[in-house]
Amino acid sequence: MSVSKKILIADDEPDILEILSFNLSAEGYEVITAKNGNEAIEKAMNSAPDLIMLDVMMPGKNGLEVCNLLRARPEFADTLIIFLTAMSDENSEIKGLETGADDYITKPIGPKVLLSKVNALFRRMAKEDPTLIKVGDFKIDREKYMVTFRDDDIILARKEFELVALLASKPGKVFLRSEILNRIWGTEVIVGDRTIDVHIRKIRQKLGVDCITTVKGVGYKFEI
Amino acid sequence: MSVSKKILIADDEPDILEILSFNLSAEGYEVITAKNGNEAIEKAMNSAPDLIMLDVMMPGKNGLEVCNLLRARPEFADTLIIFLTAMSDENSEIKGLETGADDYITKPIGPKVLLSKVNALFRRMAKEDPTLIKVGDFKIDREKYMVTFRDDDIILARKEFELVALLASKPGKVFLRSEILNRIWGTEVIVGDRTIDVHIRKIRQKLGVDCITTVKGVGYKFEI
DNA sequence: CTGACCCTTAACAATTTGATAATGTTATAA
DNA sequence: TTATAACATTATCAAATTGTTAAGGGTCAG
Repeated sequence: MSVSKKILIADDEPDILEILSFNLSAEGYEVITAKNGNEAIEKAMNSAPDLIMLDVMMPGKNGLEVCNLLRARPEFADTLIIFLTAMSDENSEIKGLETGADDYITKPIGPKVLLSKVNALFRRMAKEDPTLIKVGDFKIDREKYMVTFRDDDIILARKEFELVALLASKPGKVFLRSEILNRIWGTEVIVGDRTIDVHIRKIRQKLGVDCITTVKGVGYKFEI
Repeated sequence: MSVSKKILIADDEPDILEILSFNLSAEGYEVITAKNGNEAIEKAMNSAPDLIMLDVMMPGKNGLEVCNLLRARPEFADTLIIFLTAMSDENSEIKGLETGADDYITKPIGPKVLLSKVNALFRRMAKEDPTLIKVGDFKIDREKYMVTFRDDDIILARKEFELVALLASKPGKVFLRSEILNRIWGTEVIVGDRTIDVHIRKIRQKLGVDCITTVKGVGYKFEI
């Protein structure tokens, strides 16, 4: 994630709240929770989340009402809203989309499906990454698939390139290992623990400059 | 949008019609609606829309039939056609693409996803190709279907020419294999994995200069 | 009908890549 | 110090990917 995205989850079932929260946090998202409709609105106002997940059935104000109220305000016009619905109730799904939601998720939902849906939504809405990243003497061109260091071309394999591009997309930011795995390998693929290290090593070798810093116990970051 | 694009939407459900219409209008598109297949054809003839969205399941003529009828006319050869399908029915999606649609959308769909899809489709189609491309010592003339290298003519077959023209249209840019397939073969045709390679090989042979670079696991690019 | 050419595919070779195991290194806490 | 967790390094191998060649069917002009 270029910037840590904020996700507000509103559901009256604490279990659901916890599961979703846990999985999304692990992915690197900043999660805020609300136990009912009114709380959701309040927290949405205060924290300006990038994505709001609303349970349709909630005491007090239900998800549809919350969605309507939020959408009425211009500051939430571009906010992504997803409905959480029980599998049985299909009408509410359709209604949800008519109300101005961007997608819906039927409960129960596995963590992988959840993450892939959320990631996909952000990806689709994301303003496309700048094709050219410049960091210090490095130029990273996503379109040309090339890295240059002071006008010298550096040949990187695909995974290596993606890894550099990711780290360099936000110089100084520490990318968690889990975050890297999800962004480059996706949630479906599972690779061993040492895989990232090995790639990092190859990159360090090829770049020749010490610009990738290890933050022990946390992850890696790209620095000049 | 440089010029307001016309979109014709055909669906028998008034709700769907209204939602789509509302969102697309808000984005600045000119929207025309039709409640069934016959009406769709009639309005398509009269208004010459830039994009036609067809519900697959409609009374009278269904979306596939409408698409076939329209595509049979040369004036609709370049018109974008999108199918709207219920999420359940997967076969119709495939059939739709075989029939000559440019994309399909599964209902229900959120407004953001809808808009991003439509915008993306227009963006992709909007890129007008200049007739004459010059790259290094190469000249590529789309009109005359000819490539010259330092005043020497190079005879290329159609597919070869199209491939060169595509790659050379943006020198340095890596074209994904999927991208190449879509732009040269279209979404309807499915060709084997090695087809691109074979063409690339022939081109390399005929050009005699090493100007097409393989980016393994990604695609090809044209470089001087 | 024939030959030339085009497009696609199959089959196999060649190459590159990415993952892992095994082992070494380093920082930190007990 | 010693144990441990976390990362670095290296070599290796299977899998993925592309290159190459030949062959077959299709099309079209003569």
